[in-house]
Amino acid sequence: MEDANLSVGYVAKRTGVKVSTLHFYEQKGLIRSWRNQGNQRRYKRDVLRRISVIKAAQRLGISLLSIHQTFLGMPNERTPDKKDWAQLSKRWQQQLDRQIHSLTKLRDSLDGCIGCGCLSMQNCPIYNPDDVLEEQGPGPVILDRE
Amino acid sequence: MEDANLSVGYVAKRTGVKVSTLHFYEQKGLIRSWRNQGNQRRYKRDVLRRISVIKAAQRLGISLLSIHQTFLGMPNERTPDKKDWAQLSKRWQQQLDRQIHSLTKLRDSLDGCIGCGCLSMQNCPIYNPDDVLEEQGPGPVILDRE
DNA sequence: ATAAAACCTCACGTTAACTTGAGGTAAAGC
DNA sequence: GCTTTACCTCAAGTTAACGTGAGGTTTTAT
Repeated sequence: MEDANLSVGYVAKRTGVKVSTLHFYEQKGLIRSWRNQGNQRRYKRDVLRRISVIKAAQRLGISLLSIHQTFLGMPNERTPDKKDWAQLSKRWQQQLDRQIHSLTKLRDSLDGCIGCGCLSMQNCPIYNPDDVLEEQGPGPVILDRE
Repeated sequence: MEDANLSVGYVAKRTGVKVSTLHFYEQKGLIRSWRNQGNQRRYKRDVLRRISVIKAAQRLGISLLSIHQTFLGMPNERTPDKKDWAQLSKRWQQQLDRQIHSLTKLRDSLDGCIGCGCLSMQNCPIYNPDDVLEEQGPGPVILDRE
């Protein structure tokens, strides 16, 4: 009963993502389905959780690729349980911690940095940060969408 | 002397960005230049500061579009001074504050959220955050690049 | 004076995470 | 039984922020 076969439309409605997104996720190996007689996708109920985890992770800024990697470390056949998800939670939480730390340092540097005239390519602590952000590469971190 | 004409190659070397990036920024209206006899770009020295500010802002996760908007509010003809840059600094710092606040709430929600089994589309505080992140839209915030 | 380095424009390529559309099949409602 | 939804595949389009390469000109160095 719990593994009832859900249609793609139902899953889309329940999770708030588009059908095309589900196709896309499947193609990327993030979710799985089987087909019914008429070649239509059917899902196990745990796909809902899976998708919500994907969405949660995306909110944390984790890429689909990275999510996929993480999922690979999870039980492939067995439906993942609380403990499995909790591990992901912990991992991503640590990443958040680092992110917060970096941004805080950045904010504190910013205080007076541009204003004080130090903003040159050579020695500005913002342009040349010495903390975690460096390791993360020059990736964008969206703050606003004006 | 201070407004000496700098070549695109020099500016590229000094700022660490590629020549094509400077072309791109100019096309986007982020920087300006004039041409010499042979149709080659020349820059005022303050383009260096401008580019470092762009790069700093990008580290903060601000999009070029948003940077452009912000630049529009700056003195167009007069070379911007410390005070002008300091205003930008303040503005972006406030955005950082909000970002940090959001991430902190997110991290705290995450603590136990997935593990406790509440992660459903309807009531998970991560999937349905009630704070600033909501306003920011469903934008990615890159954490890692595995 | 000539070769090498720097510069120019313009068009197309790149990545992520999707969305849209065309052309056709299956399932559901009445 | 017929029509409307729902679903299928596959190709191509979208956005941001550039990078790449071709084909040609200008500057600089020797």
